[in-house]
Amino acid sequence: MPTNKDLAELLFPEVKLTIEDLEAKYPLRNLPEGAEVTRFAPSPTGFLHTGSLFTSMISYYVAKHSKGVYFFRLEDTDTKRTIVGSEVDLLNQLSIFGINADEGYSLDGDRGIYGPYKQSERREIYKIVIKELISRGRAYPDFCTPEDLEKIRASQEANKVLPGYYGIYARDRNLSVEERITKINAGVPYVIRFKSNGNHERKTSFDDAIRGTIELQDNDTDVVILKSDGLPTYHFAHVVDDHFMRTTLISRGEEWIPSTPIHLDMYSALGWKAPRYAHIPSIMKLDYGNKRKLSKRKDPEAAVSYFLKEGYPTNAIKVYLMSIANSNFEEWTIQNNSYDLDAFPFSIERMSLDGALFDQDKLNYFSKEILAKMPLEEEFVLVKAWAKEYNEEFFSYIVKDEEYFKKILNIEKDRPNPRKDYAKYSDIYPLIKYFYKDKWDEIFSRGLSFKETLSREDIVSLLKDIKENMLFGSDESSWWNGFKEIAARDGFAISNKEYKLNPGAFKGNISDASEILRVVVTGANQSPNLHEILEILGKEEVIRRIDTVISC
RNA sequence: GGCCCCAUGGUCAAUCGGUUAAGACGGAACCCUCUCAAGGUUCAAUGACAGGUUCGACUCCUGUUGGGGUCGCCA
Repeated sequence: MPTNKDLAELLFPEVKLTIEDLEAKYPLRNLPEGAEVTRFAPSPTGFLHTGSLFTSMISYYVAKHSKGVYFFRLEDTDTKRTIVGSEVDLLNQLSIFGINADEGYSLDGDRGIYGPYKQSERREIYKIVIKELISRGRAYPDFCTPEDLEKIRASQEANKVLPGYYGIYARDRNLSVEERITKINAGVPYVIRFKSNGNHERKTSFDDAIRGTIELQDNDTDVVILKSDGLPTYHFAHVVDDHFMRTTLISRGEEWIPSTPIHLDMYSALGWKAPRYAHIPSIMKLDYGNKRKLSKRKDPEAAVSYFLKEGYPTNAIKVYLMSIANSNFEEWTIQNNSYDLDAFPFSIERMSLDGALFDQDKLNYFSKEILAKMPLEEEFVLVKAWAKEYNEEFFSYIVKDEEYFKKILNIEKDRPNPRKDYAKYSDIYPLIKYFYKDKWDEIFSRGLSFKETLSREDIVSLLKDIKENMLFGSDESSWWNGFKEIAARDGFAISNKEYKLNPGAFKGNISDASEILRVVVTGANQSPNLHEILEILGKEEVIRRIDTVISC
């Protein structure tokens, strides 16, 4: 009578090692008390998702603050969905955000002794565990075709019972070893399923690091652990990898809560201690009045690349995400006058339990704060790098005269309450184009629009006076006083009070006079501090612009 | 549909049985002001519902409702 051991040997004759060997190969980590081993384990199926960045940040900071280890594992077991090369984008984007792993899969190969860190290279390990599971009767080959499974499902639906491969519906779970061997020798295709001893009527519970005790129905499904392509499923790979990589805390999306009993079932079948789980709430979005998970397909902001392209400082994005993760973070930033995430005592217990709606306004707010307070040189480097990648024209103007661009960037920056015009790098260029001669010419050729109450003659005569008499190279208050004199001479009221008292006596208010200059110089009726703009442009260019307007 | 998770202003939320129910974003108003961006001051806006437990409930329990998730040889 052949035994399960014979079956295992038939299936995996090449496998000689045992689980014990693996235990020895991957020793327990020698870490201080309380240190957490966490990981980020994405599939190479596209660019980094905003929710993934969120989860990876949490894992990263938990490990960092507990003096533990944060590692990166590539879960490339779904060959159909894999996008070749996307792990490069994933890793690059993570590194742009400074979420660098202590060990794991990287572009320069594996770092660390718990590898390989790429699941497709861990086939041997999975086989060792599966072979042992089969000899112990806790896993078995299942010969159902997709059509067979469909039939089972259809009958379950017809009978209104729970769909799935369990109990009496697990067609092949009670096949005799002989029958299995016969089929295998006949070349019938198969998958390997885990044989669950669970009882659906009973409950299992576990202690979630964020949510506390969660009670679920016990798993009784014989899940597939090895697919017909020889690669493991997530359920199995997770259990094996996180056991042998000695992970202590699994942080993953809350969509995994319902399948946790499967994982617990396997841990217990293998006699392993399960790690703790932290199920992270999803980031949501409001869609026609309904909350739903950010979707990569529908929402541009679901991909981290969107924010990079828009030119948000990476720190702003992290700060926003941290404000969702720990709501006391915002108060902390105010109290400490700092956006230094490394210094913030992040706590996983403090995480809120429901999914936050993605709030672009709040992101913009943080981003403006961060950009406004960023030192000029630092901002310059970042803007330049962004422009190089995403806005060629902008970049060409920056490099033409870097010092000139720095002056523009520095407008009203070096003061206690700096300007907050820009939430992202892409906001900059449209607002500063007029500083460049040929761009101003373009603006001018499209026509300037002055206030309707002012006549062409009034405008021209004021401009002529400005051209002749306005101060350059002086401090702001002297310039302003001089400007007021000019305006007064040309029939403008130099104070609001004066104007309101007798509007008929004036061509306009001082604000109208300065608006004329502003429109001429910038092409717009709104701009930052005029004095700074005039000084940056220089006398020659300002007069050129005035002349162009006068003579048109 | 079964099972699970969640529930304080428009958004993010504090409170861990006793508060006039914080704070931030966003909104509104006013002040400042050569426009704008800021800044300052002020305002509006929250415990889903119904039962319990308790001297006392936003807080604990039960149910309802609502929202989300999950039920694959995808992760």
